[in-house]
Amino acid sequence: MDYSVLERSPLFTGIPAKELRDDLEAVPHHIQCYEKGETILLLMEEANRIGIILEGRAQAQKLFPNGSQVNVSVRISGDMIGPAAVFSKSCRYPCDVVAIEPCTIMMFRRDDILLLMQRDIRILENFTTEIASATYMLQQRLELFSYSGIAQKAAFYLLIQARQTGKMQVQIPESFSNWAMTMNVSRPSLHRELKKLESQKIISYNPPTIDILDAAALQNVLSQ
Amino acid sequence: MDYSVLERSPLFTGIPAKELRDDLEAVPHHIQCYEKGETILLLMEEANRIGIILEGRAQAQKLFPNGSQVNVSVRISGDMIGPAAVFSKSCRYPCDVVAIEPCTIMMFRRDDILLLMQRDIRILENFTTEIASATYMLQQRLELFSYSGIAQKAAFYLLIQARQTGKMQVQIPESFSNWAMTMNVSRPSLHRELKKLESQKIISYNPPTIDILDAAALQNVLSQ
DNA sequence: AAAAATCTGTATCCGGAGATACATAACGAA
DNA sequence: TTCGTTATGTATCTCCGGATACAGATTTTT
Repeated sequence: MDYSVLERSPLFTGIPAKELRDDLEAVPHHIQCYEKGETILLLMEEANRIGIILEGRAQAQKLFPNGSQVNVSVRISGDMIGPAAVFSKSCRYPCDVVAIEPCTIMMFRRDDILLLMQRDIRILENFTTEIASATYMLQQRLELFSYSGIAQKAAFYLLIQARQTGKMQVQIPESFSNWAMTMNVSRPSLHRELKKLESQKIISYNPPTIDILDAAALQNVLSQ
Repeated sequence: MDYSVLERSPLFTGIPAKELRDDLEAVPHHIQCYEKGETILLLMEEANRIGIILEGRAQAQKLFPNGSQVNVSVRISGDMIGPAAVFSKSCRYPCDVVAIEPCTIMMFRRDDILLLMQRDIRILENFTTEIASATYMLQQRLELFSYSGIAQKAAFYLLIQARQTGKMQVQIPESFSNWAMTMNVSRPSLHRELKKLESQKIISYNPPTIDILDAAALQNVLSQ
């Protein structure tokens, strides 16, 4: 069993491998594998499990009655899935979590996570920090969705990304279509607007990356 | 000092008044008053304070460079403001929190909240539950925003509200304009669509309440 | 009570974004 | 390689929703 992923995971960060091993031996859990495309957590299902991704990537997504789809966030190796739902009052998963690559997940039942948190206060702290950060991410998401124009949404996305990475070169996540889905806009429209921004020399679109040529101008786009 | 609000507040629920009194005497905090319209927490400010509303109501809101405004949520007496931001990695408030009525707020500094949580594990649990529920609310908000049509947004809002209260009669929050802002649509457009739904005998619009006449039909609106 | 400010109902106009369609390109599997 | 599938680039059309304007209505202020 490889503990390096766990040691670096948000939930167990700061916990020496030795102690971590003891914790995991004392607390029931099991490993589960999912193929690409398989649903790991199902919308509205009773939220009684928390997962930690050991391998692969998964995506939280919402499907709509009319067939469209919105991506909420991509979770990578080390990330937790479903932590907030389990402790929320509703106790239901608020969206599907689907494997976008073959995934290996370490699953804990709700009560066992509680056990884990009682054993080590640091795990509880990490857990709290993690949901708190998820809230922040969702707030940011809401802000993105609040912009009515596509150019504004793209600009906001790019500026956030650039700020977080410190680079003026932004990678398009996953695929272009996927990106459109995370911004809740149609793919052709997004493409049209990017080309428009490119023609204004504000960005340069070289899939799968985008270069911000004029950050100030991009910032200005937000106020239009 | 009236402890009844605190006893019923999400953070202190389940804690006997006597213990609560001890906790509060041991942990520094102060009371602060805000007039209607005053900003309690400022966007992007360093998140080092958590508030509990003792009296009045406040609103989390986002202002945009172009002048428009989106309301995130209304916090009432007993609610916490700013809990997630304080423990998120960014450590910044993700939006403004503004008093929509004269407010009395009990303020804790970040470190003092930690103290409080160390004194009583139940407070820590309550705190975690609270942020978890906030996450759920945000997810729901994101879902609302994801619907592209105004009729869909309204239908989603009404159905959620009806489900939560168990009544087919939904109160419009605050004011009509305010409602439009929480759904991120323009007021005239929202009005137009509500009238349309009324003409289809799906709802009945009697400000400041809306009656759902045909829940099944309203549900169907979502898939259009 | 008068005046000011705010909130509501409603019409008109216009731009922008979605839907659709299709050609090309990249990718995967047989 | 070749075929089938899936992603991308791009044009065209349509319509939904935002902006604006303004007249009542309601609330607040002085």
